[in-house]
Amino acid sequence: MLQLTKRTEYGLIALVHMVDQGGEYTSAREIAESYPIPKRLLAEVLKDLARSGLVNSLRGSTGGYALARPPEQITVGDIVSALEGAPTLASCDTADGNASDCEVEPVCPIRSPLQRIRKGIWLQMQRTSLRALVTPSPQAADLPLTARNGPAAS
Amino acid sequence: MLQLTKRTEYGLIALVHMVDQGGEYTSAREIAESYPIPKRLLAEVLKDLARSGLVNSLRGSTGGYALARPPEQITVGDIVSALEGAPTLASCDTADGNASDCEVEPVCPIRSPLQRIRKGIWLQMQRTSLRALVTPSPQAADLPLTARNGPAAS
DNA sequence: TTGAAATAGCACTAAATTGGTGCGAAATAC
DNA sequence: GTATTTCGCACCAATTTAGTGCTATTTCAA
Ligand code: SF4
Ligand code: SF4
Repeated sequence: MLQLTKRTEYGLIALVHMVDQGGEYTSAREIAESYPIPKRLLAEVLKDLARSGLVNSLRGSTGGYALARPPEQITVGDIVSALEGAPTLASCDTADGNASDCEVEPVCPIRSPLQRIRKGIWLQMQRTSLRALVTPSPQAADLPLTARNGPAAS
Repeated sequence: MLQLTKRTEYGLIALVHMVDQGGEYTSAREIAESYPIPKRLLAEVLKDLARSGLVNSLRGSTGGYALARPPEQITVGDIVSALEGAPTLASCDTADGNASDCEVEPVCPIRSPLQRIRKGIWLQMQRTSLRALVTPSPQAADLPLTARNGPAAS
């Protein structure tokens, strides 16, 4: 239904929280205590974020997680991509140019237009940085589509 | 996973097919025979489209469906909205300004930024007309964001 | 050295969503 | 009257998602 997963939301919240903590390593427990979200699930999400390289992790009693890059260099697209995969809109466009298994594909009249929409969504996620999430400057995210075409995948 | 449902895809395909048929009423069977998609499910989708007023329906042996409005006045947003609901991104923003049941909401740091992204997605769907789907003019869908702000809900 | 606290890994169950079908009724053209 | 069609609603199956269990490994600190 065109909605982010809870996992992704939890990840976004956690990362925003980390920005507030500066460069300090923050444990999963500490984050989970700040919001009414299941601690165990958040832990799983944080592991995914660590596996994808968005955050660094430290084990042991004083361990935790911290951003691997400054918040200006982490985009919503990065996070979504790490936790639930980049938006596809249709199961045929794999965002990395792979084969699909859709039977309709050979005669599908909506494939290419859908891809254009997907690209727009992706662009929008890529131009919204984690910094923009924590300090919501209204004009920052309303730049024209042509500006700031970053290293957008695909 | 941020993907349209099959229902929506089938609906889009059906509507594009109808555009090709001009103003003629086209039966569910006829459409289903043009693409390898389950006839029965397509019929269900067409019913939904009729219920939502996007297409007119005619019963009886020569019946079928036809667009209720010219393809320029039907947007992808309309279709998505009719078949799976408007994009929400998060379960809290209901696109019609209603209450949510998310426990995190009172302390959620990502709500407002997510809404901005959702609005952008919605806008993009609203400015892509059914006409643009059937005749993919590359520049047609890349109009500046400010243009063609239709009767966009929310 | 011992133990508490933390991440890592992976499997697993339960809920929700989606894909797809069954079946009978009502309309319409021939 | 019969064939063809939409209509309405319920239903099951597959997939995806939410959330949990459990154990191992690392690290700090007493
Ligand atoms: S080929 Fe067409 S029907 Fe198949 S997944 Fe892509 S858009 Fe959807
Ligand atoms: S309030 Fe925050 S956590 Fe809850 S649904 Fe909205 S965005 Fe997600």
